Amino acid sequence: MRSYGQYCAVARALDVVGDRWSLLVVRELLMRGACRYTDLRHGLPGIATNLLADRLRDLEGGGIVTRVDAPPPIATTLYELTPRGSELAPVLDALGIWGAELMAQPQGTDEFRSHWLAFPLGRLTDSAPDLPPITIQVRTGDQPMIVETVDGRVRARPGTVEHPDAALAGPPGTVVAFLRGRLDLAGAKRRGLRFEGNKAVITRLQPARSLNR
Amino acid sequence: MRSYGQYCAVARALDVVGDRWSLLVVRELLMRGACRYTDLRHGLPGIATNLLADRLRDLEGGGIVTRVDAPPPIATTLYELTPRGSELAPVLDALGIWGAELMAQPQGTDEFRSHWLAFPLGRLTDSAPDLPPITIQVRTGDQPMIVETVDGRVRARPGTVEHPDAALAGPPGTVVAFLRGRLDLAGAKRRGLRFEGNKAVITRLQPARSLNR
DNA sequence: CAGCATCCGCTTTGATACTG
DNA sequence: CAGTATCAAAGCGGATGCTG
Repeated sequence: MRSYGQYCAVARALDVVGDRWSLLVVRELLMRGACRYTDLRHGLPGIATNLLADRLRDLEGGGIVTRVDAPPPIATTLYELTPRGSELAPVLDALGIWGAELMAQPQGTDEFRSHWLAFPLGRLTDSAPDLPPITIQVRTGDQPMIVETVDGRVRARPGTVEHPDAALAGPPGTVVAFLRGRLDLAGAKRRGLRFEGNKAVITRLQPARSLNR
Repeated sequence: MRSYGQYCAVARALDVVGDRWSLLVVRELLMRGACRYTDLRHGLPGIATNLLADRLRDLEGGGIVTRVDAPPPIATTLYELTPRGSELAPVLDALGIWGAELMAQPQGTDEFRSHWLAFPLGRLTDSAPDLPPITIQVRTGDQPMIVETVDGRVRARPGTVEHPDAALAGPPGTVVAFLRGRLDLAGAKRRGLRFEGNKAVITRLQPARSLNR
């Protein structure tokens, strides 16, 4: 990216990560950890392959990403955030919180990937952390996800589980709105939610306090 | 900006403010409040005038900026953030904190505007808020600034004051590093700082705790 | 002068095809 | 799988011109 040429912290930050797609590459690596090139392409629907290669080079040059040659059985290069790259998490968080308002507009033709759930759901907390942890099976998007509470926090990770406390499926917007408490069960079902299991565990999930300023 | 077409809060946010210059326009309006077109141009050195007009249209369409027809004596249109636009402050904060690391590299040919001081200095707090407030006259960049403590917080605003507790001048990087406690007086003087007044008041300025995550 | 709009050369992006 | 190559279209930067 062409530098803004301004002696200002915001402008200098954007000199490094202000290019189109750059912050979304960081999003992928933050949410999924080390990724192969193909994984990144899959998590960034719409990106041209040459642009992904360009951005990875740029981000590597900017000290955000490192290339790791993974030994067998992976036997390919992995891309991973550097510590400096991981420090972008608050930027992505702030953008995600601001952009959450825009998720009310329906999905339309937008692409969706299940692992993107980690962002909105990671803002939730378990209001009863002393009770046994919750495990919820969520099926929306390209792969099944497990949403679970750990030490009062909520995590989402790919996978399936034998006997979840609840199992959800349906359109991503409905699933997220329901888990975040923005839709009650009846309203969510009207918007396509399929629900099985213990309704009470959902109410344990509560939005985290907002970022300070 | 062309939409990323992803049902993800970060991508949707970037659909609105991810264009080149967009977040810097927001920076200007956040730091200076309502601005005339010409003020924005001055605060955004390097922007092409048609691009500024474009961005203002885009941001208006995105609900970030409003156009206000100010009555005489101003008698021109002012641009101002909407409440929704002001909610971008945490995003700019996070970017500014991340980008602060990049300010160690010297200014070089980068442009500088005095009002950009509000960002790095706004992260400082007054460690002795019960003592009388501090007033510091700072001369660096295009206009004199007053740095003062109000209720334990530090503010920077344009202006001059009769009898400040201290008066500083020199290159912007040196002034900021000194005020943030990253350079001591001797080191700062070696890097071009000119200082008059009470050295003790500077030590009352302390970095705020970082954003939570 | 403030507030744009137009034009033009250049760079970046996006889509597709191709290669080790 | 992990990219590179190619090319048309869009976006950007700079200069300049127009209007109240």
